[in-house]
Amino acid sequence: MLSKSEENYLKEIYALSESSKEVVNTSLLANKLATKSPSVTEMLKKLAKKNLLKYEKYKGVKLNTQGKSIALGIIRKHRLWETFLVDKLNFNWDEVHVIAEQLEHIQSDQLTDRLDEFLGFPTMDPHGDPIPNKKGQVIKINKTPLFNMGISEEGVFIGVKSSSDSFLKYLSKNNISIGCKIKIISIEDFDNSLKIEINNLRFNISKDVAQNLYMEVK
Amino acid sequence: MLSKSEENYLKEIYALSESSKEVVNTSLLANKLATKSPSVTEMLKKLAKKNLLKYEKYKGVKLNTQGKSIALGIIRKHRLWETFLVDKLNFNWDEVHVIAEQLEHIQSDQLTDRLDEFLGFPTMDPHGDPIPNKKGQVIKINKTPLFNMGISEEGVFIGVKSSSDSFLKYLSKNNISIGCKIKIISIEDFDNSLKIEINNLRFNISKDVAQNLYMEVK
DNA sequence: TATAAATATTAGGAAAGCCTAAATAATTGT
DNA sequence: ACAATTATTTAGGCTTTCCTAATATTTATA
Repeated sequence: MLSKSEENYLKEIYALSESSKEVVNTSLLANKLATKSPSVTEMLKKLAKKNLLKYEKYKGVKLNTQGKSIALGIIRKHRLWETFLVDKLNFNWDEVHVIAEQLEHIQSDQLTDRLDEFLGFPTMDPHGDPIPNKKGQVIKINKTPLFNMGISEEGVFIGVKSSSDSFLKYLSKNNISIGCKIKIISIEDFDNSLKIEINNLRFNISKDVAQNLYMEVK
Repeated sequence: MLSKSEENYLKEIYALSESSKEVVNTSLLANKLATKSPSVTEMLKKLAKKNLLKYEKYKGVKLNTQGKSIALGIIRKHRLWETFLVDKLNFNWDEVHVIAEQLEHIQSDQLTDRLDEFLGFPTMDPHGDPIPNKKGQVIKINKTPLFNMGISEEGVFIGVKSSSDSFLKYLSKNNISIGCKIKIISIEDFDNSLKIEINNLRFNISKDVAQNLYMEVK
């Protein structure tokens, strides 16, 4: 049985190796986990001894099969709980992350699986992130940042890249929610801001925002 | 913010002071918390310094208003989660305690209150124990152990004293569930075992069992 | 009531997870 | 290529929560 701290390390290593490079380095981890690098080094040694990852001094770290499977299990729980909070308890999608960070460490496979069933075996969480199934399999969706689409192209908003509080609040405020159709009207040369159309309503969003909206283009 | 360990101490002190005497002693606590007495002494000092209880060396411990309120909050969460697990996720009542011991430490008043609402503001958990409301108020039910009832008296089974795994399993096996009517037919002089009637079905239960069934007699 | 038994506390230490400061390795710029 | 910079690790300490062994207090008993 792993500690909460160990679980958080595995989860973060997994997330970083997915988003950036294969091999994760110490300082990035320290930064993400709001801790200092000596603590990271120490923990990496420990997790390596437990055979959950491959760690080479000064060379970074990479989860092995077992470590990855545990990380996926935690992510599965996190996203199922987020779904529960939004679907059943009527939380807003920008309120659930912090609570799910606690709930993801509850240890009971039976609970996880029954929650999954109770929610109707969802494949996406409220932020559009895929929920790994019981076997740790993740549905790979074909998503493009809105920013990569062309003028007059249209797509469906299916997920966010950043789940930061401020970004999610921004989206709520502007009525941009998962599932809505967005069309690019024009792109401003100067600052790369975009004019978009949602429900026949046109407005501008910054490049920053456009890079954090994942779209599905048919 | 209190640690999980601190919360467990408060919860256990509260439970013991309710069931047995006002003032709780060190070794009983150590026993219940599966720890050793020096650890208890140490923690009591700490909680006393935090002004959650009154502790006098060699004299035992007693929660003050604040400590009691925190304890009730944890019990509230525990029993709400148990209710959730049984009502919504279809767990059996003998499976939920261990999981609820984890869930009771999740820190989010908003979550607790929304869960409460989602469950329809229940007043009893699956074991017949009262669920404190948001203000920490507990409905006091008038319950008597079945063993204290007289011959040919009838009552409704409304809760258990012991929530031990083996006892709950025993009840399930014998179809004794919360809400069912039980009548005492006779009492055996020799071992104090009882012949009871449920749904026109008569069978024997031991004194031990009868002492752990809480009844409501009209 | 003096002493034995039971109970509680103190003393000192361990593991986990964090920290700062110092040392070492890797990378980068010229 | 090698000095300067940056990243990483080692060394040593701190806090929390637990432990065992030793000591002190209370309670029970002769």
